[in-house]
Amino acid sequence: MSDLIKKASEQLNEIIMNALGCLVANEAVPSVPLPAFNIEIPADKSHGDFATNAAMVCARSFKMSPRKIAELICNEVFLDGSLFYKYEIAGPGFINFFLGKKWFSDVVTNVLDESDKYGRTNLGNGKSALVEFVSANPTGPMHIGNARGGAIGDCLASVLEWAGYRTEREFYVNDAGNQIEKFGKSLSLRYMQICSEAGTEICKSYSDNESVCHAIYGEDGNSDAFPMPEDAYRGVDIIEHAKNYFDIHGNSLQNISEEQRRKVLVDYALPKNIDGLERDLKKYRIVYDTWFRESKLHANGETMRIVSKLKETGHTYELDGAIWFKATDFGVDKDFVLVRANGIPTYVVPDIAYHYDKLVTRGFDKAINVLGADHHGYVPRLKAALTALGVDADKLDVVLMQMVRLVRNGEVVKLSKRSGKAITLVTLLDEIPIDAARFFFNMREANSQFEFDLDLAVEKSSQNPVYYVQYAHARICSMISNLKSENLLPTEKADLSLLDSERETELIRHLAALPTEINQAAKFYDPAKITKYSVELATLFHRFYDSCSVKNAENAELRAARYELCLSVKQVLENVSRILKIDCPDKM
RNA sequence: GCGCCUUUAACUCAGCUGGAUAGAGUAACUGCCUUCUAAGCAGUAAGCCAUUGGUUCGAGUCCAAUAAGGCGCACCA
Repeated sequence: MSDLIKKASEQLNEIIMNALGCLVANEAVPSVPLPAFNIEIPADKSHGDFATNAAMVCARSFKMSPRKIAELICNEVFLDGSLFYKYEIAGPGFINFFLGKKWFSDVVTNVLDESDKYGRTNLGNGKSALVEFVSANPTGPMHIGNARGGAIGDCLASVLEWAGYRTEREFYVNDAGNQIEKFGKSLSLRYMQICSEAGTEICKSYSDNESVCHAIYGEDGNSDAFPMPEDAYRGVDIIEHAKNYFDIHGNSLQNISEEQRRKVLVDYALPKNIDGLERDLKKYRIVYDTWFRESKLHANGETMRIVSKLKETGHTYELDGAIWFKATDFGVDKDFVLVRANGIPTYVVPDIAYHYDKLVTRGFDKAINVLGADHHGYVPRLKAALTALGVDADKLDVVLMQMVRLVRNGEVVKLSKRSGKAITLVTLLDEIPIDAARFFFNMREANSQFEFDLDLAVEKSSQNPVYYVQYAHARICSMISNLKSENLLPTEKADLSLLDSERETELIRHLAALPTEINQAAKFYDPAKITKYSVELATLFHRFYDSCSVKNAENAELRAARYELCLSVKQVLENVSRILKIDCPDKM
């Protein structure tokens, strides 16, 4: 749980505060409120390991030049016994500080001591966080957007775990409401088509079910022989369900009421779909703590209870027979309908009930939803309703994802939901390795449009960042086994202060940055920081590898030190891979 | 029409909430394997940070306006 960057930065802060305090006490500077200053890590290493702008921010209040103030501060800076060995005044008035050797050896020791826990922080302080992601409609297969949401949500949950939150993963199953009605309607239509004369003909002319289903599907799921209305699901999966039911039970549903037929078919197909979601996501290495069903909210009366509660708050009214929520009272641009004139609540009500359940009933400190950007307008509405219910809506955070564009052969792959020919999660994973999918979807910040290069993801070469990172790990493993077979494995604790070349120190600095990086990723809900970190770590390792031989080090002491450095890099690569849930192969 | 997001190298994107000479990866070009994995490394070239104003010691970063693109604005989910 130690973060040596934080430790150094805090120590430096204290040193500077003390120096400023002395200046004020000695009346070397005017006694005015001190402006806030920063301690930052310069991009350019020749500017030190840390730098402060203290002298510059004080320029105005002290009515002195930044460089003059910097000199005064430096007169009161004492580095004896600190982690730093040197400071200098540079540029417009920065004071740069350089870390001593001990800090660098401490980093390596620290990684090896904390091993598979290195990188964990207590930013979350044990607070509970519920990450809801994917929550795909159970009426059909998952699409490419769900694939992105899955990778981001799952890694975000890992990141939060590592940042000290008690984290749970949840899938919200929309197993009730309008889309289930639509599902039933579509199944029933397809079933009746299969039972029809034309359907029987098709069934006879093909031996396998797949061909039958595709024949009925036709070009766009709406052929002349088997038409489907605009408001029905046309996908092949619907036909498959109907056909499978037909194969088992024949045309027994043909002559019962439409309502009954729909119910039977939904009861048959829905559990299969939900199991399918679970199975496919598991293949994608996503395992949920909870599958929360919308139907539960209806069954226990929670949905209608929410309506009554909102009525009690006085923020509802009736218009044209419907019950409206006065969202405008909470700064939302438009009011919205809670209960339609036909008495059926709109989708928002169970959603409100669901989030009420998360934050109040189950009492999570944070609820985080990973949603497609097309839902952004809905977020303020949900928050408004929660606020009306007395819930602290700031506990709900939404990560919006922009759309994914698939690119193959340099061209955008057109996606059409309606035709049912969209690329599904399953077909994507058939095409590209799981590691690549998980890694690629986490390479970009959620809120940026994302181009997924299918050719690159299957590429087993240097161009593929996943392999680049994994290759670093494999190289270390191979190096270790080489040392072992040549009896060169160091037996004693190394003197890590020997690691002082630029290649070595830049690598160590990056090892030290993991806790900071995890905190940043958790704070901004941005797991892409972790993939970037891992690529950077691999880069620095490859550079080190190229110029600092372990086996052929100048002497045994240096070999031992480098060996330990490699072990720590290996450890960090493994920890990062665990967060991303990608493999760390020993050989490639 | 209103709201949200985006705009940085030829392409895909970073830029640590305002710091020093704006960075990676691809693609292009040049080098480096009798020595721990060349799935690697080093180097060259590539920029009006969309435009215009403002805020201050200092702006890719903050504010305003404009332009282009994406997405929302249902008694659909």
